[in-house]
Amino acid sequence: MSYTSAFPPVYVTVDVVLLTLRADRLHVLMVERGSEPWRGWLALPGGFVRQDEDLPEAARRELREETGLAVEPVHLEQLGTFGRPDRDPRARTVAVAHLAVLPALPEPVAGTDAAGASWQPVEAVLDRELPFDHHDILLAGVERARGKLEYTTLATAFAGPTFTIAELRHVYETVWGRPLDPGNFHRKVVGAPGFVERAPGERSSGRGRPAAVYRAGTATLLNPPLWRGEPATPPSPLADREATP
Amino acid sequence: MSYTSAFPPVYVTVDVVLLTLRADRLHVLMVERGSEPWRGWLALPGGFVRQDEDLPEAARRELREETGLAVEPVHLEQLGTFGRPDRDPRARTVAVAHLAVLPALPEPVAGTDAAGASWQPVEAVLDRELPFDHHDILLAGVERARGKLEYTTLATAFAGPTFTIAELRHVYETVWGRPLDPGNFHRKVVGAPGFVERAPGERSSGRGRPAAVYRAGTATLLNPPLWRGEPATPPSPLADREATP
DNA sequence: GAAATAGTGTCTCTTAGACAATATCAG
DNA sequence: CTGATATTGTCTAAGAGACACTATTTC
Repeated sequence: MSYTSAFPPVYVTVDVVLLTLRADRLHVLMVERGSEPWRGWLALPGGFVRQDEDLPEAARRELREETGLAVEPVHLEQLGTFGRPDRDPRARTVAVAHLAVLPALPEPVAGTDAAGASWQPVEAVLDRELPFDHHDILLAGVERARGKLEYTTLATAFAGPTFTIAELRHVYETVWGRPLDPGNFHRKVVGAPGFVERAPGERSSGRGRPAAVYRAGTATLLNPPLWRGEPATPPSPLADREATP
Repeated sequence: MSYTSAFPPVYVTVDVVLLTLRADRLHVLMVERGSEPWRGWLALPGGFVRQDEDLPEAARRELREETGLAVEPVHLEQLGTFGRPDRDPRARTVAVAHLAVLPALPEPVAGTDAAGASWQPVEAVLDRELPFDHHDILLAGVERARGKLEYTTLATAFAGPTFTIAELRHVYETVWGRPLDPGNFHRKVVGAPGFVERAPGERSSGRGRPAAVYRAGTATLLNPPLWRGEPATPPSPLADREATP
């Protein structure tokens, strides 16, 4: 193995599936492409890796640049690398896809770069055609998130810095698209060591008894998982299981 | 985003962690590097991706070329992509690491390319210094394999085309480094839908009652998993959980 | 008080793991 | 028969999920 022209260089990009919860639905951050091919189409944010940049670093930078997001994602992990030779008509490219998760932001995103960035409902986006292999990547991201709720504390990344148990349950119910028993959920979450810890104060959702406030604990892996197989209920359009603690 | 010199191309390699079981120990296929840097060191097999090659395809080709293996790996999945800017002193490279699993081969490998390929015990290799970030990659591969035994049928990839339940149990015991209860294991494996199916015949290990022969079933995910948390026994040097069905 | 949500108790059924009991083979 | 391994049974404790019940708030 040597660095001759026999081994053509490749353009390496970093693409990001940034998920969040808005209005009780799972949303993904999309940008409108400003150049050919696929000009004008909604696409996942991403761009080329720079010479002296690590992969996660590049992912964070792209999120900042292309979406004008000031906040750092609470969760960022590598999703997988997509390199079909025909994925980009212009040149041989390899995309290192990442999954990022953020709590719901008060306001839509102010795009600073190219065309603007916007939050889109995941289900709607998955129903469309997407540029390149972004459909595969988005699907992988959503499935990864769905799977990791089960056996990691990823759900807290969707919630704000503090949250009630009901809010956390809402995360699960929204991402999984299935209602959970409030009583059993409460007991399990509070009982799972390191998942959540009490924060001072209480919070009321308007009606009903105010709930205790929690923040994310130090654990990252849930052992045993919250739920293993789904307890025979409605089927979700996507499923399966992925990981990386 | 455009293809100008502002975005320098990168050399993309595919590296493979090929695991197998030999003599009751987990082994990994290593090659001896024939060129600088790290000439003469044991390294993971791998090489540059070609222009019109998909990633898994490249991984398979590298295994063939660099190790002279005639057989296709029973299991091949992407492990992750390693791209620290300083991982290769010669140029910016990004390595797409793969995990492959093969049943024990009757004979050591006949290297055809470069220096020779050889099976090395994983524990021993992890105790050494390795070229580039191959230590990280190997570690990720072993942890992924350990984790996936729990909730996928990966173990059958370590066994031959047919196997007894005890042989399959040996896979778990060796990879996890911990003894399992034969009775409970038998019941669970046979009871897990799609994990294994009867093959004709019986097989004797010399002593004792001959065992029924099985082959891999059609399932790929085990739901529920064989074991969740470890039942409080000796700690293994590596742990954690990874995935991709 | 009525309605709503938070949090706790209780019950039943399944499963995990420990370990005992058979079954079937080689000397 | 003895020893070894395969396979099946049995027992006990823990956990899951269903669901009833209490607590605390708004209207």
